Amino acid sequence: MPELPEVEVSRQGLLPYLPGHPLQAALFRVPKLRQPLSPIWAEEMAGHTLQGIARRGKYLLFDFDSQTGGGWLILHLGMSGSLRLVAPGTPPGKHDHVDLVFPHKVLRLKDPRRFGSLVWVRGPQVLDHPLLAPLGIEPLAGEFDGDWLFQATRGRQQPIKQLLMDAHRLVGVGNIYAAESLFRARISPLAPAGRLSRERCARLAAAVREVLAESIAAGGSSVRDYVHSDGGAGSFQLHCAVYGRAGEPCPVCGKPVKVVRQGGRSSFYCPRCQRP
DNA sequence: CGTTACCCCTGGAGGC
DNA sequence: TGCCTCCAGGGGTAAC
Repeated sequence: MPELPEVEVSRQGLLPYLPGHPLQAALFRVPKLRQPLSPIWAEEMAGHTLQGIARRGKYLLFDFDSQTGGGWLILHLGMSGSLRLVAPGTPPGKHDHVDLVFPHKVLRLKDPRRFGSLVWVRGPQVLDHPLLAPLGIEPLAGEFDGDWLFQATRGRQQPIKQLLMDAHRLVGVGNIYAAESLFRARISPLAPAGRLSRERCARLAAAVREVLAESIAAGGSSVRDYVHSDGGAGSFQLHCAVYGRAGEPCPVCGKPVKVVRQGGRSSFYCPRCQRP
């Protein structure tokens, strides 16, 4: 479910409710997600006040008094994770694996596939954690533009879609938004990255930023519903032009959308509009 | 160093 | 109705 827009919308949805409140308890109902969930973490976290929620790529970073003796809770939603705010005492449903209990609200993590990550890091530093340190640049920050993309692709024969999705270069662009960005930029996902012109790199970088920003904006308008309702990410998702639409007509030219496998993932594109 | 294969899991869709 | 296969928005690690 979650790509960068969903993670950012979740963050924005939590901000009005959680920072400033003390954590009463952390409940782990499964022994592990991607990593083991240590009961010691729950002990160390309890009693600390949430000072803020940051985001790095698709990771949410919960600041529990990190500068004054506490630490950071790193959360990644994986493929199927979602967050909800529920009233204290609400019984957990299936796959509700983690609760962060505040006095007025419970932040509940549901993750059927358990591909999510939850890690507690003591102390003030978090960005140097092994999960975060190797991450590439943020697509919505100033550093990411056509010039950056042009430089990053020089000498690379890797297909552009796979480079876009490489979190060690650029964070936050997953399978859906890679497909939609490439469609908007009229570039084939199969195009060798190093052969893209400066102009096409500029077009693609702009498309990535537009697609992500539009999706966040669309979600932002229904943020309250998102974290308070059934938590179904995707309800606010960008309307897809090509993703998941194999065989359907391209919205621009009408030619059927094609699907190919790249790096084990499905790539959807219009063979007429999107050129190598 | 670059690229691929596999793995972690559950659930939904579709074929038979 | 059941059983089977395939697929799914991610990413870390090992192997070539």
